[in-house]
Amino acid sequence: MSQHRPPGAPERPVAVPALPDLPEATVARLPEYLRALHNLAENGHETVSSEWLATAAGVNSAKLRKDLSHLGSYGTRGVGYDVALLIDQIEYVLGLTQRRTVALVGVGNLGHALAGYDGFATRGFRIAALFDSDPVRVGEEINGLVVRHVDELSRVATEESIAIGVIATPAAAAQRVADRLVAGGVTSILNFAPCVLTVPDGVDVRKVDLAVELQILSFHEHRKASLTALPAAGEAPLTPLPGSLAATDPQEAIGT
Amino acid sequence: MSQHRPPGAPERPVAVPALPDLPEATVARLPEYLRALHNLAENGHETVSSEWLATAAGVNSAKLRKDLSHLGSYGTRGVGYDVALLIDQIEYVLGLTQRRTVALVGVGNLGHALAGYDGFATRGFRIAALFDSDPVRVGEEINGLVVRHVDELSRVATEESIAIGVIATPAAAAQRVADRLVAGGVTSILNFAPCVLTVPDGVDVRKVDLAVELQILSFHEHRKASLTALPAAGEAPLTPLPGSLAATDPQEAIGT
DNA sequence: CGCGATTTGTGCGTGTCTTCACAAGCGCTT
DNA sequence: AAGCGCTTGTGAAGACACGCACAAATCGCG
Repeated sequence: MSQHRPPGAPERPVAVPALPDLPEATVARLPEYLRALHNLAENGHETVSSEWLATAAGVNSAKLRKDLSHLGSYGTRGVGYDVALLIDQIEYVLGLTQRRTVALVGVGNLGHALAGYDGFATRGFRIAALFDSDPVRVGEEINGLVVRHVDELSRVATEESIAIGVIATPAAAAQRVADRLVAGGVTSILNFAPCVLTVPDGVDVRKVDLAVELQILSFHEHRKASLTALPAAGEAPLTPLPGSLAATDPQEAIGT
Repeated sequence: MSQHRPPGAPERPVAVPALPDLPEATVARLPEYLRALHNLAENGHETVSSEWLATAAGVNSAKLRKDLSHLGSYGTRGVGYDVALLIDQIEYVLGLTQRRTVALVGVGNLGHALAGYDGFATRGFRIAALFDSDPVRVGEEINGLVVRHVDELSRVATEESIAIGVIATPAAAAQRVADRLVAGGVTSILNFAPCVLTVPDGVDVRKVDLAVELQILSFHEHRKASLTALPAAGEAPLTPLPGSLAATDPQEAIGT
């Protein structure tokens, strides 16, 4: 993990105390709070109560307060939180005060969509390079960026100080791509390929698998169906399901 | 199927036991085990030890055993797990024995990619209908499916017994789409729009926000940078940070 | 038939996350 | 200035998840 932060660009050298080590669960929620706060700011709100912000972010208000308390107290009792201040705080903690460059590898079906997804740019990330191994795709221009061959990956990643690599290749290619990203100094990887990546210590990998999400939902569908099929049998079923008419699930198949 | 296990009576070994309520964390890992198992099956393996399967899935072996024990014991001590049997078990528990139909709403940048993503079909999900509100997109054919207008959503969802709705619209439209899905009897929603959905009890929502993933990675980048920048801040930094290469060593740190 | 090698299943200690409940603090009003 | 209503911040308890370590079970072999 070679830290290739250019020494000439120090981050916010002042104000904020040393970066606290937040619970992982808190970190995962901060972006959600941030999004809700931006909505509030656009609507002209200057302060917000924990109750309000919590519902906007879809969480319990006590949890929200505890989360925010981890970054130092920036609320005013009896009033709430200053929206603008809180935005600054969260953006600082998340490291969004400096725009991070992203390299996207694999410009297939999904990669193409990611390259054109404007949600990245609007939230502080700049896709700086695209890569693919297919010679047909190399050279193609997407959103003003030319697709380069994956052989250049390590070199370009180093040159452009890529902070985050996004892998949108087939599973078979993902590990090789990850190795090249690491070799290029990248220490954060977002993996869309359905496989487990092996990386050195100090490199963070997050995995997003769309089919996995569907499978988790499928489990809950299955469970709900089996609950309605077996009414009370010693165990109290949860709620009587208010509007569960629908008749979506005729009978759950049992065989293979 | 409405049989409930009578106390004392032995379970039918062939018929599947009553659906256990698994810990949520376990459910989230089962798809990963399933993927690894399919890989093993393709390579001709008939049994697998917990150690092997655990590394293939990127988890601790004790955790894997405990997860599997929740679905009833299907391993043989001294030998391991029967790959085919375990696949059947997990697929049953996840409700994948019956193919679930998916409706995809929003055929923009991301939605287009999802419609063409073959990872869904290969893992038991069939996209049965596409919807959009843009009249220009309505009528377009993608992968053999014609995009319908979102006004038809509720009706079609009911008619086609849609099990899962996928929302890939802008945030502003997502809640309206969710309402229509619910009205059409859909009880599971996968939401790609960056907003919180409000749904009745009994409806499950999972959210995937690509920008959030990047922001979480950004936090860790920030933390890593501040650690190397401020070596002595009262806390001892983790490892002395070995050289950047050392490509393949499975001492991996699981990023989740 | 018994023994050793192997691997599962799980009890238990530990740590993390969540939630409740309430004291402390702030501003507004009188 | 004092009181009051409102909201934050947090201690404590409960719920959940994790991983170790070991007993129980199974197979293969002599």
